[in-house]
Amino acid sequence: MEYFQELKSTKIFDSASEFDCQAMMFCFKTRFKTFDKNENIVTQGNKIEDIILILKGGAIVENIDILGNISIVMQLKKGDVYGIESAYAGDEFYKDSVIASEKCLVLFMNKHRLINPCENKCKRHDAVVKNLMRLVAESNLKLLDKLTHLSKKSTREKLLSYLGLMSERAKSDYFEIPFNLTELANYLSVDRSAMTTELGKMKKEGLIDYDKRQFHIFNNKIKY
Amino acid sequence: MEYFQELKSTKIFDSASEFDCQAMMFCFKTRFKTFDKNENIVTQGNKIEDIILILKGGAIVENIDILGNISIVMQLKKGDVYGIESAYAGDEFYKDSVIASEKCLVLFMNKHRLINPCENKCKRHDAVVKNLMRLVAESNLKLLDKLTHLSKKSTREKLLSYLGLMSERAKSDYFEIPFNLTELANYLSVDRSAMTTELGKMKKEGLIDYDKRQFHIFNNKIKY
DNA sequence: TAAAAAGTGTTGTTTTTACAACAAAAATAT
DNA sequence: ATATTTTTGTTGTAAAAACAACACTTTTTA
Repeated sequence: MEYFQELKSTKIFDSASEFDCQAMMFCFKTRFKTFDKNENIVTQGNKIEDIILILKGGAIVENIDILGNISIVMQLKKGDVYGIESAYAGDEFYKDSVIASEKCLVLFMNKHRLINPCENKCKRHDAVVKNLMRLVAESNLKLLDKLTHLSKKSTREKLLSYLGLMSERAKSDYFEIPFNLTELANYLSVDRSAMTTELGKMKKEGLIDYDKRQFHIFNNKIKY
Repeated sequence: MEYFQELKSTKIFDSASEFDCQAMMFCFKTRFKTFDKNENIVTQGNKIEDIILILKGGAIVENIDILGNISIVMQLKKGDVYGIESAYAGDEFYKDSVIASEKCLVLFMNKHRLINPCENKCKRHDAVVKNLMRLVAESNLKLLDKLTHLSKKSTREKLLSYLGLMSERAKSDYFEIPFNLTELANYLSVDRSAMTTELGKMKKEGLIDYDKRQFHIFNNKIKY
């Protein structure tokens, strides 16, 4: 079966057998399609027919609001799914456009077949739904974390909220962050240079120490 | 059956029959419990055994970070569920505490029974899972909206992002928001008085008009 | 209906941030 | 190894926000 290797290594098909994958491909009325860089995979405002799964390459999710402002909602990479929340929430139209940021291979799965109970009794359908649920649940938790940081008013508070969480996750005062500083500023929605300045101050005040992505937070020095 | 009226009016049990509810109560190993104001329903750091559903009253979800800062993550009201994302994401411990903000009635449902396929073949188990998925999906979309607003840097941009979306939803330049101004400032994480000032400026500049919760946005006047 | 509470609008001051422009260091590509 | 690009650090200035304090209005409660 074509693309079986790509399929089984995704979180949602999660090591399913080739036979089971084949059955699901039929059940979900899937089709594979490749896109070149900058091609639209999904177009904002179009009717939601499919949930998409990125099998190779990457894409960005872009939204245009009523005022015409374009914003990047998120990035999709291998294994990521788009459209599942809207599908379950009962939305009729795609909220965003998905645009290939490089050459990529995409699996389209029929929305109705996916979210409704399987009539074909295809063995792993339930497992896929559970995997999807986990994906959405994880996404939810990530968004909540980000919201916690962004709802702080000052850059310093945002940084401490983020670094504190990272430290907590690492169960250590020493930890590495998954961003470079430019990306971190972007993630926290603050000006990069202002953030660097603030990090510098915090270092000088002895609250934190850092080098590149390596951080050391002096939790004891941070007043409650 | 006790509390059947409360159960069937929730989104997750969604008009299930009394018989089906009864079966699910057994299947999910549920128990009902009432709490007085300020009592802990769930305690941060404790092992996740149950998913909770608020049947009467309301509660707040509160988080204490590693630095000791307490923040209100969200509010729960009748019909709301807590713990489902963490359960599906495989977390072991509750991320937050849930505290009754008034006298309330809570349903505890066993996490494992709920998220794993039903062995009792109880008729509506799948439907409940689908309803849960819709809940989580909707929550996801709400969080994404809020993030869109919060990631704008200025108060004006935050307001326009929010009001623009509300207008889009209402399919009209005239719409009513579900917050009073104090709540809106809180939602957008900006200072209330600064927000009022900004709203005043925008009104003076002819971008918007408003009275209490009634807004009129002049989309044509907003430059792209 | 009176009193209390909640919500809204305004102002001035202080603090913080965004922004722009640039320099230097580090990483990557050729 | 050298050139190019990316990342990081610094500064000054202008703009914006937070904060605090208060007056006024509306809504809720007793």
